[in-house]
Amino acid sequence: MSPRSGADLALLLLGGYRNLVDEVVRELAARGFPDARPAHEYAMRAIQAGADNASELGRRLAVTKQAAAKTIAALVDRGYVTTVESPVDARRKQIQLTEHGLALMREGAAIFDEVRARWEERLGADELARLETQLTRLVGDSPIDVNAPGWAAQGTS
Amino acid sequence: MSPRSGADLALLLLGGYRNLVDEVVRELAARGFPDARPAHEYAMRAIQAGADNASELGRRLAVTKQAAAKTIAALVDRGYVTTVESPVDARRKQIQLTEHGLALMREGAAIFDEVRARWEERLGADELARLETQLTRLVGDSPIDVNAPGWAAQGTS
DNA sequence: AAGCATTCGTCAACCAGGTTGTCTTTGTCA
DNA sequence: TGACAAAGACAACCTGGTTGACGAATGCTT
Repeated sequence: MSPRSGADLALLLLGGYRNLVDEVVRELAARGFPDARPAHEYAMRAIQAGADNASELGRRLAVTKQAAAKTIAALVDRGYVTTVESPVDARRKQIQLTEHGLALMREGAAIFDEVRARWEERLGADELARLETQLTRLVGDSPIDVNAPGWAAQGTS
Repeated sequence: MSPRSGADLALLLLGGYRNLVDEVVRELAARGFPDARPAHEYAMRAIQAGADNASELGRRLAVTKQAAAKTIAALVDRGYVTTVESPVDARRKQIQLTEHGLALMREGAAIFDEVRARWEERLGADELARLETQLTRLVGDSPIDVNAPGWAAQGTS
C-alpha cells in the first residue's frame, strides 16, 4: 500500500490543492460570487496584506508586474477592487478592496475553513496539525508570500 | 505559530507541489530534456499506464479529448511519443512512448525520487511516510487517475 | 440489411494566467 | 541638472485548458 514515489507525492500535493480550491470556487459561486477565480483569492489576500500597487503585488505573488496588472484589471472589472491616484507619487495607481471585495474575502475564508474542518474530522485535529507543520517545514522557502501583517488581523471566522 | 487557516493550508499544498515540480523540470532541462513540461510527465505516465489514444488519455487526466490531443501533438513534436493506426479500429490513433520518451520517464522518476529523498532527510522517514498517508486519505477521491497497472511495474529507481 | 446512436479525431474560436520586450512618465539622488 | 531607477501600459506571444461543430468509422437494434 501507499504511493511512496516522488512523482506520487507530487500528485498528492496537487490533488489536495485542487480538491480544496475547486470546492471553494464552487461554493463561492453558490454564495453569490460566481465570477471569483482562484487567482483572485490570492491576489486579494496580498492586497489586503499591504500590496497596494501592481508592482508590489507582482513581487508578493512572484509574478511579473504585467501579470499582476492583468489580475488587477480583472478584479476591477468584477468590482472587487478600485484604483485611486496616489497623492504622493503620480506614477503609482493605488489599489483597494471594495466592500464587495471584502465580502468575497470573508466568504472565501469561511469556506476554506469549512473544508479544513471537514478534513480535521477525517484525520483528527492532531494529525492535520502535524501535516500542516510538516508541510510548513518543507515549503518554508516558498516564493509565495502573501502572509504579512494585516491579513491575520482580518479574522477568518 | 503555524498557519492553521484553510486558505493557508491551500497555499502550503500548492507551494509543496510547485517546489517539487519546478525542481524536476529544471533538473530535466539540465539532463538533456530541455523541452519537457510538467503536463508531459503526467500525460506520459498515463500513456505508460495504458491510455493508448486521445480520448482515453483525456478521461484519465480528467480533461477534454481536445486538450489531450493537443498534449499528444506536443509530445509527438518533441519525439517522446509516436502514433500508429489501429489495426482494429480505423477511427483510433494509437499512441506509444518512443525510446526517447521512456528515457525521459526514467530520468523524471529518478529526479522526483531524489527530491523526495531530500525531503525525507529533512523530515525523517517516519514523518514523511505519515504525511503521505494522511494526504492519501484526504485525496483518495481525486479525479486524476494515472496510476493503473503498468506504471508501478516500470520501476522508478 | 438498414438506420440510428455513439465514439474518435479534428478544426476553429476562445479564455485564463502567465511571459518578454519596449516604451513613456515620474521620481530620486549625487 | 543629469543619470538612473521605478511604475505603469502596450503588444506579441506561450501553455494548457475550454465549447461547439463536424465527418468518418463503428456498434447496436430492429
